[in-house]
Amino acid sequence: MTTATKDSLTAQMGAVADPARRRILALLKEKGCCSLDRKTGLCACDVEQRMQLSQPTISHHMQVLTRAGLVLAEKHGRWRWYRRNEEALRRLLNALKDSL
Amino acid sequence: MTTATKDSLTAQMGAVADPARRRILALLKEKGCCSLDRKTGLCACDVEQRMQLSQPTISHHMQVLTRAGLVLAEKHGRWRWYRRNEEALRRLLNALKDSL
DNA sequence: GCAATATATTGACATTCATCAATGAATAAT
DNA sequence: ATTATTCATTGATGAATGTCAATATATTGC
Repeated sequence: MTTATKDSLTAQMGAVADPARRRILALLKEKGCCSLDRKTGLCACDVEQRMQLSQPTISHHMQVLTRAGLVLAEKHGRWRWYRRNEEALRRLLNALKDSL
Repeated sequence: MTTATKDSLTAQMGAVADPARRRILALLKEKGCCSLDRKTGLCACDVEQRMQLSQPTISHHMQVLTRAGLVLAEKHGRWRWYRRNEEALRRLLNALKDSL
């Protein structure tokens, strides 16, 4: 079994194809909702609070989004601060405009 | 188990998330390649000829694309003529621009 | 009717995926 | 140090998915 790595576009499309992850991307647009002293973005616990999903499931979704490069993560104390990678999201839209 | 029907956007995103189906959508852009007397589009056998996939697999992918509304199908004799639904593809891009 | 062609359907299989409970690891507060 | 909190990891499970071989269906041409 050769671990044929998924190409970037496919990984991003796969990430965005799931409704839960689209919902998370939408949540990350809101401002002033983060548990940390940040204008934008959210912590994992903030996301969990707004979704009907368990903590490990949220953690998994955040990892998929981060691995795909659509979300940026920074560790701050015991929290993890997630925010949208607007640049990457824009590039994804442009890639789709071409590839699609 | 309530057959929770996938919403339209999710179905379309799922359809486009697969690289084989993106390739098919690209193939359908070419002109004058159809086995039938059509300027645009392709028959299933034309698609099969250009992909390294079995006939049932192609049939399945065409069904996914058609069910999602991204591809239109017409039966002509024993052939099935597939063409891109440019309108739906445009709507999908716009929906993504908002939802994403 | 019969043979050939184009496509769909069925059944099987391996893989991926979304999800959760349980547990672990790191950090902060006391 | 102990405890509480935030998040990750592990392991399990069921569902969905991509794929194919075999078979069926429909259509055309002879």
